[in-house]
This record gives sequence, C-alpha cells and structure tokens, in this order.
Amino acid sequence: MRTTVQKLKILDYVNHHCGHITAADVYEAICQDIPHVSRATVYRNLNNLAADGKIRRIEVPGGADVYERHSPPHYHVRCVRCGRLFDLDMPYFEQLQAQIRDPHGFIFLGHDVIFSGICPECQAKETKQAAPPLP
Amino acid sequence: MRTTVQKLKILDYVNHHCGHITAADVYEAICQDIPHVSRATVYRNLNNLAADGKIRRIEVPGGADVYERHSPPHYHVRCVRCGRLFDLDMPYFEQLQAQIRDPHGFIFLGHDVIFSGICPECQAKETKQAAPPLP
DNA sequence: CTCCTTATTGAGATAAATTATCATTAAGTA
DNA sequence: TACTTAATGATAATTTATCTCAATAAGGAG
Repeated sequence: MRTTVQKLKILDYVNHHCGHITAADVYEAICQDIPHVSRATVYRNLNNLAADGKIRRIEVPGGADVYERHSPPHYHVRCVRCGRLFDLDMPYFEQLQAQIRDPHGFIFLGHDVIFSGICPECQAKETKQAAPPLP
Repeated sequence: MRTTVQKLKILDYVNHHCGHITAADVYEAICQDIPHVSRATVYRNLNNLAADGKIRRIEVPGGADVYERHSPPHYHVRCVRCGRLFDLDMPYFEQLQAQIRDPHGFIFLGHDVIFSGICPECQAKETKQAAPPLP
C-alpha cells in the first residue's frame, strides 16, 4: 500500500471534521487542494480506509453513505423528513448478537441500529405550517 | 385514492410471496399480466402501500430496497458477500427506544437492526476457493 | 541518485436504483 | 353518460457508486 497525497488529505479531512461526512463532502473539500482529483479516487480511498478500520463507514439506507472518524461504536437516528443522520448517546449492545436464534448458519460480523424519527428542526417547520394563519 | 388494477396486482403479489421482494421483482411479475406497466407505477405504489402500512418496506443500505408482506416486526441479517437479506428469529426490542438518552429532541418513530454476516452459501464458496488445489 | 516495477490516479463511461415530468388514460361521482 | 382529476406510461433526469484503462508517480533495487 503506497502513500499518496490524495490518500493523506482524505484521511486528514475525515479525522479533522466532526459528524457525518459524505463522499461528496470529501470530494469538494479535496478539490480545493487538488483541483483535478477524481471522484473515483475519493470513493476508492474512503472504502479502503474504512476497510482498514482507519475510519468508520455507515451505509445509510435511502441515502448516500457517510463516513466518520474512528470512534467507539454507537447508534444513529435518521430524520425521516430531511434525511440527516445524528449520533445517539446510548450503550452499544455487545451482547445483542448472542440473542439471535439463527436458523441459517451465518457467521455474524456486527450489527447496526438506525432509529427513525423527526428532528427538532423539521418538527418546528411542521408546527409552523400546521398553525392557523394570522387573522 | 382510487383503486386500479396495477395497485391491486402489486399488493396481491407482495401479499402472496414470502420473503423479500424488490421493486424489480414486482415489476417483472406484473409485466406478465400488464405488459406495459411503468416502473414508475411500481415504485409509486410500493411506496404508497408502505406508507399506508399495508406492506413493510426495508431500506437496505448499499442495495435495492426490499418489501415484504405485513408481518410482526423483526430484524434481518445481510450477507456482506452476496448482499442477500434474511429474516432473523429473535425478539423485537419494543423497549429499545427507552434506552436512548437523546440530546437532540427527536420524535422517535421506530428502529431497524440489520446484522451483517456471511451466509452459509458464501462461506462454502470461500472454503472451496481457499482449499489447496488438487495435487 | 537513477531506473524499474506496479500500485494508484484521473477522466470519463457505465451501472443500478429511484424519482420527476407531463401528456394521456380511466375511476368514481354527479 | 359526462366530467373531474387521480393515476398511469414513457422517458428523461438524478443520484450514488463503480469500472475501465492509459498515464502517473511511490518506493525499492542497483
């Protein structure tokens, strides 16, 4: 595995930005430094970094996958209105896998929990729209 | 909401087929009966039926969303090799939501757990390939 | 330090899944 | 039976991500 500027900048970007980062975010940021980066390079490296465990990849159902810097495993909520993803402060169930009565013979590797809900911002928007118009 | 043949056939197909059904599956099946159905119609109706709670929609990260007939909520495993989804026989944690210490002010609607693993078939394939070649 | 091998990149084509557009069709009601 | 408009069909467009392959450059050998 060779060290390249692209690889370093991509890892650096993810490590120095909080929250959930899409490949598109990384691409735009890297473009500032290296105007002719290829999207393929960004996707490739994000995947490799995630495979190596250097960053975490969260596959978002119905949306672009997001990446975050390496951190203890945790769960997420996704707003069904705006699609954004938020961290949750709740314990990770190491023992959840033990509860499975598996009829298939799978080798289990891990699990993800994604809650769905409505974020405060979208709640506010809807309350505003639902309120009666001024007299 | 009007009743149409397309709508009826789509609901019927999902209700009379076990397991996990993709929009593509439904489209191909409906094409037998109504040769000129539009994919848009299939997607539209699957979404509407799911929104009405008549069928369940499972958004699969990194793959096509699947639908299944209405059934008690349960969790799934996805094979990281072949991408297929399987039902799991394990209790649904109604009380999981109660464990959240939510700093955001979300309204929680539900949750999904997707385990990742390697299905027996793919295990077998890999064992075969990894085995030493015949002498 | 220079050459060589080959991993990695860049540009664009391609794929897959889903949604948007809009003229046309047909459900359900008056 | 006619009318209103929800729903459909055909196709374009969008979004996300991967593939292809010639060109580039990383890192070790000499």
